[in-house]
Amino acid sequence: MFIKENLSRKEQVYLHATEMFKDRGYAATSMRDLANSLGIEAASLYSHIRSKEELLRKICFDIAAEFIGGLINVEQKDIPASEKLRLGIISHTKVIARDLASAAVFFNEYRNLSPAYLHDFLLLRINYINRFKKMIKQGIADDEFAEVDIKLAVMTMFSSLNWMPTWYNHTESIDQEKVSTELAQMLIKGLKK
Amino acid sequence: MFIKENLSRKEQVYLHATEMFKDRGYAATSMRDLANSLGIEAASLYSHIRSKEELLRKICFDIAAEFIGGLINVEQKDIPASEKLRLGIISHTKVIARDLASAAVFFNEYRNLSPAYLHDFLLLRINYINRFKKMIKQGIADDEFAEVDIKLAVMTMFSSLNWMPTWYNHTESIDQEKVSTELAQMLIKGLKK
DNA sequence: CCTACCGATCGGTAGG
DNA sequence: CCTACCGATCGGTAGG
Repeated sequence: MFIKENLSRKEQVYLHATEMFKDRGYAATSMRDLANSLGIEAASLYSHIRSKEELLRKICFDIAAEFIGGLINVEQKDIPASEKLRLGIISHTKVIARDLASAAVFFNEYRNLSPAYLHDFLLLRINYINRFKKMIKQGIADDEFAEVDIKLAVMTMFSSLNWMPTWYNHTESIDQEKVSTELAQMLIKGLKK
Repeated sequence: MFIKENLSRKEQVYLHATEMFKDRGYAATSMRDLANSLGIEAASLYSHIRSKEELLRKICFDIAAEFIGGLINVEQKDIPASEKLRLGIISHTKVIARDLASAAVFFNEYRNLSPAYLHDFLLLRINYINRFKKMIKQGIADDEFAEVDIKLAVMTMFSSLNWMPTWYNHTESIDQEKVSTELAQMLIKGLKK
């Protein structure tokens, strides 16, 4: 990875750490690897951060906050359930597309958090999922959606969205706006009666 | 994990390794952890296996073979593209459901393979994906499916399927047959015109 | 399957 | 930001 000149050293550390955790996994990335990618010694990292886990923690909880923040905006609107779900999906994909590497770490590396933080993380996640479940339930109650299994539906939806960082590439043909809208459309069509 | 008495020691080693790689990740699972779960010393593992990576390799490539084998059966049938895709999805989910832990390792831990094996693995995977892409293309050409972006469609599909091991639980309410058919139905409905 | 190890590498600290 | 380390742990081997 190249080093961006306009970032503080601490920001550079986070940027490189996120990219490396995504590519190799948290456990398989050593602090020496990380230091090396920045052209410094491993010991020097500790004048910018407290520990390796601090890196993971910040990446995971910052993205969690973005997901929740985006959803709150959508929930307040007075619109049909299917439309709410569509906007919820778009909000979710936008958070992912804005920072693919952090999202990938969020989805795949959170289990490396120490028990106390892992606990908090899982609570945030279950809360977020439940709010999507609520939208789908509402859609079924209002006769907009077919009588699908709620858990299956919401998990299918999140699966489609959360695997995005592993295949979506900013430089490629499909642009982010199109991915968001097509994905939302395809998933909602799958739920409709 | 409990130890099943009717399995050979080698099979027990693989069973425990698969479960632990799934839960903690390959890099975060030490051979001492693995030995401990079997009630033996780490050094004793090496009378059953050659190396840690051999475990990962066998898990990943065995599942790859199952995926490909299942698809070949479907491809030979003379049926419409949408039906072929439906059976392809069902075959895929059945491989996953038959061994959730191995499938999870296949999807999330393959990147820990050493370069030479990683290369072969990625070739198998791209080949498999391309065969699904072909079915979707055929469906569009035959006017069965809407003019979706092929890459987006196939990635959405695999995402939905491949995240299954992380949320599907054999002991739970939804049975495997229902998951397979509902999932296939939802995804294909999302593609239709 | 065990004891007794091996060299390498890990995350991190002290002190400048 | 560096040099010089620390104790702990890693995957794995020798020899029984």
